Amino acid sequence: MVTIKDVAREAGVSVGTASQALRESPAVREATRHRVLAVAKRLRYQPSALARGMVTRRTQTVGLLISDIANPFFIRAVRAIEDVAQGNGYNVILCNTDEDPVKETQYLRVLMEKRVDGIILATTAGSRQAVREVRWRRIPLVLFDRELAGVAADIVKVDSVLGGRLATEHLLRLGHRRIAIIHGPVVRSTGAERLQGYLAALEAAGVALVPDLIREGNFKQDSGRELTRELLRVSPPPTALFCTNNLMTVGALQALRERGVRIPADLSLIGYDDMEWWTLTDPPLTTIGQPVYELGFEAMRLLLDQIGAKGRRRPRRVVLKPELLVRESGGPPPRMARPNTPRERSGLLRKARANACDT
Amino acid sequence: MVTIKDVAREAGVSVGTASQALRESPAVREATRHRVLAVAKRLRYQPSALARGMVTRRTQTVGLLISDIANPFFIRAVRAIEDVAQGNGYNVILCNTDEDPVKETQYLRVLMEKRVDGIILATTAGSRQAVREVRWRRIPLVLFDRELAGVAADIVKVDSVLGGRLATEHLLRLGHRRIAIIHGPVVRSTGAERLQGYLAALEAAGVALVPDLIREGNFKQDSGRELTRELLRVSPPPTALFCTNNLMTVGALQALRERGVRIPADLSLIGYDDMEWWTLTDPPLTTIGQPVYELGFEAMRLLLDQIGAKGRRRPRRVVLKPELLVRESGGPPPRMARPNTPRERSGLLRKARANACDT
DNA sequence: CTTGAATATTGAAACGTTTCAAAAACCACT
DNA sequence: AGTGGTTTTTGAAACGTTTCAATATTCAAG
Repeated sequence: MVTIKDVAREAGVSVGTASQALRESPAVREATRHRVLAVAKRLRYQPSALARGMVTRRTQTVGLLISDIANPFFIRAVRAIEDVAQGNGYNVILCNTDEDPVKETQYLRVLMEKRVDGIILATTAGSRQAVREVRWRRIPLVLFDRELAGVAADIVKVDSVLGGRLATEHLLRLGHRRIAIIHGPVVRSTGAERLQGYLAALEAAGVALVPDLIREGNFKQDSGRELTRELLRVSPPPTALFCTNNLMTVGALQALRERGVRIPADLSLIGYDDMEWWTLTDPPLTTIGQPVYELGFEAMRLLLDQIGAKGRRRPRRVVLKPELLVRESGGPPPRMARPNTPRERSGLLRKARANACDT
Repeated sequence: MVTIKDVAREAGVSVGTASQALRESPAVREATRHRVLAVAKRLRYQPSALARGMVTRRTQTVGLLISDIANPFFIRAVRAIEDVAQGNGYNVILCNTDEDPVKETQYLRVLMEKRVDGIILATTAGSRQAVREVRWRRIPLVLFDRELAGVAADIVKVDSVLGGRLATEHLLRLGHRRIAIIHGPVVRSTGAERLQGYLAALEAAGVALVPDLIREGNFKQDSGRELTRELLRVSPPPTALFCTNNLMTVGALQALRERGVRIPADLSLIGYDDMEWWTLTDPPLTTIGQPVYELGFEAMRLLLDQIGAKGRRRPRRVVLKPELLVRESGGPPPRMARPNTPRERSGLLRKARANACDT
């Protein structure tokens, strides 16, 4: 392996000078610089980022932890993050945590050992200790998409309470009263917030809650399918279903199709996250769209900002707005739908509110 | 930043011993090891992977270059690669080349500087020089999905000639004779091979080629949409369309929908790459499925194998098989379709064969 | 020529590990 | 107490850069 020493020797200068010359420092004479560069090229010299990193304490590398890159929601964000990183001379180490706090913790440790310049984290909310450690070491950190109570750090997210409300209000406007929801884990801020939006909308409309129509999934496809099957067995069945993330929506769609439920004739469906191909489904799906690319974009900008900052700044929050994308999976409730019987409000609302950090 | 020196001092041992103790070497006494570990923990010591990398010449990091992570085809593979990497103690640096040879070349340089232990590359075929350099430095390399003529390296790919043939034969069996194809860039081995399969199938069936029905796209969505529009203007129009990757298929679907073309009544469509949600489109799409996860899995296995190998091995090839997934977007041609007029065979077949490396 | 300032180059420390030959400590036997 | 053999520990080199005070060189002006 040819090192800067070899280059220096061959060019007849000291190592210090060679280093300066290679990094275009103005302190070396034009002629010298040329000589060094020529030698470097001839020898196919390639600096070691490891050695450089030791001295400069910069690695030009950032870590990105998300639950699953195979989730279309994250992909666009990852793409944005990589774009911005690349544009600013950074590389991205990609880590799939699979919603597993243990994996998340391990990854965080490895990233710290690799001395990454910063970390973007879509936390599972189960690794608070490890995240605190990151903060303790003053490693730039941006929380992505999800809050982490008790950790003061920059965060970029979408207002999920609003998302939940938009979806629910849309269904209410269409005349639905028996609106089912498959929400995500309430320990995840996104899960809690969307549920909160749903509850708030119903409350505002004076529609009583039906605990049977409120189901907690895990943001994965299977749970969408399974819970939809369960919901179809409720009597009387819901006239509308609000599915709070993309994967669970796919699952729901599968279950509905398998039962021959017509959308929106028999049941109105509203999903979450916009995907290009949801205009191609049968029927095209009404959903809550999130500005995913911007989300990633902002996250990386914030991280770069932290990396460049002198001291400690006070944490910043970027909260983007979701929007309702009306297509064809929502319609008026079927005629035979009967108003539901009022019941005791469940403890869910309180629980959701407790977990959803204010936006 | 607390270093191993601090730990050693605090534990009352030499740096060498501390190092041994931390890495569980059997050469240190149990008692000593305990002491060191305790101190390390108390001091929140965290080894520097940079320093270690310098000495051991290993970084436990690999580079992954693909054209676009937002392409669902790559995602599953990325996921597989990350899974295997993670299971073996490696991290993955993700690089989007956007089918741009310049970006590809830059990324390769950076990865080499970062001293990654290996590289997985879905090449744009425009960076031969840079790839040669990787080989020259004896950096483990696995080509992914695409051949690179003139570079002897491990490769993992799918037999795309077969894929092209399967699709075309399926359409022929359904009775189609005017079969259009939107193929990818023939400089990309995948582009060339699928076209080659198409041509071979037609030839075997004795169906004359119609140059007007053969269009070269760029594997991106826009080109699928645009070229489909063009194809619909050909007179007489094709009765079937073979779209050779996922994104172009989405584009085609959009164009067909916008023109109100009924599938498969007016035109049969066959796509490439299987996506979960293609069972949910209207109609469910017949496609050529590729074993994407395995593809990524094998790529990483091969890379690990190279990393672990002593000397230079002779390059290995892993060629997986695609399969035809019959759903509902293919049917018999509409009655009014007229047999096409035989014409001179274009030079395309020759060109495709030249670029497609043997499988 | 000198001189003083400006410019260019050098040399060594520092970054934080691992590795390994050499030294030290320990142990069981005479 | 001495011996020889094990087991532990030490200390220093090596990994490949950057950085910066110190030194050397160049240059313009007197």
